[in-house]
Amino acid sequence: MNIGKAAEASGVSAKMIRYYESIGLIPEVSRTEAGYRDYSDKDVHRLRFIRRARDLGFSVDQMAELLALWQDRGRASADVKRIALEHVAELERKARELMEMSQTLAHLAGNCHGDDRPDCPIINVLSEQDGCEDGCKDREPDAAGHCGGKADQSHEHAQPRFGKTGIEPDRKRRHGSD
Amino acid sequence: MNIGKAAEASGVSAKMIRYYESIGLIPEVSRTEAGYRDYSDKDVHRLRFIRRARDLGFSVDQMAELLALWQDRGRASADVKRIALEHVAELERKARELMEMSQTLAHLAGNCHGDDRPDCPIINVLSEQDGCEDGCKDREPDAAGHCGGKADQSHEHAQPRFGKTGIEPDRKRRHGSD
DNA sequence: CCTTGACCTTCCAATCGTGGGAAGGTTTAT
DNA sequence: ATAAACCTTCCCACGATTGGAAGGTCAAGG
Repeated sequence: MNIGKAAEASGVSAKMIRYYESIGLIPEVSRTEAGYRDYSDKDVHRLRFIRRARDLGFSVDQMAELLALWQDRGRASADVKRIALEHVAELERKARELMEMSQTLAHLAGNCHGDDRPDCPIINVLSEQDGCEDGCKDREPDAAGHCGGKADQSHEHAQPRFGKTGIEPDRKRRHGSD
Repeated sequence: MNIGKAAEASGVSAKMIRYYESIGLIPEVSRTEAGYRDYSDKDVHRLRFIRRARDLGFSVDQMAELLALWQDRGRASADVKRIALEHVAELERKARELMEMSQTLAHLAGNCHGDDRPDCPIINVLSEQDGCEDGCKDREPDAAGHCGGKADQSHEHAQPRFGKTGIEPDRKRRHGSD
């Protein structure tokens, strides 16, 4: 089976199959005389495993762990469960972070008239001066913000931001054919 | 104020300030004779605006829109609200997606003994053959089952994965005196 | 004055997972 | 024979961010 068929059968694109091979997530498969990759049903099975893990949000590193555990028939289910639960915690953390952002923003939008008047609490909060409570001097680049529009937002300086395992608020995907 | 102070005062790293300038999100500031960037309070105010928007998960493109609206004192609050609500929807969609993954995985983990026995529903689900869930639970690739399944699944990319907000790239990339 | 260290500058690379595309070879069907 | 549809490798792009190298500048202390 060539890479195109394997991609179709597994749901992993040919591009990604080559990529997974290049980073060592999957072994190199045999080649035809012409150099075409040749996939067995077993290989496709592994690719489907990968696709399902990916659909559950596992990273490549985690998938490598899971694949190793999959092939180790004597491994303890506790090992798999540990990885899964760690991942669950991570997914929940990211989801919570997104929900917090969403709620903050929805709250602000809820207080915004949304008509043709310029006053807007969303912009107001974004343009608040840090020391706005005690002074509120020069505040806008041209003229816009009103320091009076304080919605409840306990904004601290901490910015855990999205690290390597972080949230990745967007994932790209130029809308091509989906 | 040099870039280090501006970074400290705004919460945006010097690296990112230069990056934002390079892509045209913020204008080029004046320079000292030695070529050092020199930031005014107004510039720092704009950077803080950017940091807050970023902390709310807005993309660079969205921040550009918000900045434009911020500086347009006559803009309708409806325009700001629209951007905010679109972003809220996007954040919620992503959060839901993560929660779904999390719940699926938590459910599987809940059914996993998590002891030293090898049987594990998490691995089982990942390695399931399409169309032979009932009884076909070979889990190691060595014993790749030929469940007779060429069951074509034209999902091709079942998971919408993370998508873009639909905001056009507009690519103003690198120093392009565009 | 000179040195030192902290700062600044630009440029280049890497991350992560994925897709796009070019240049060239192979297979298959007409 | 020829064209379409594959395959191969290699490079580039994305988003947002960080890291680092090579070199210039500034403020302090000796």
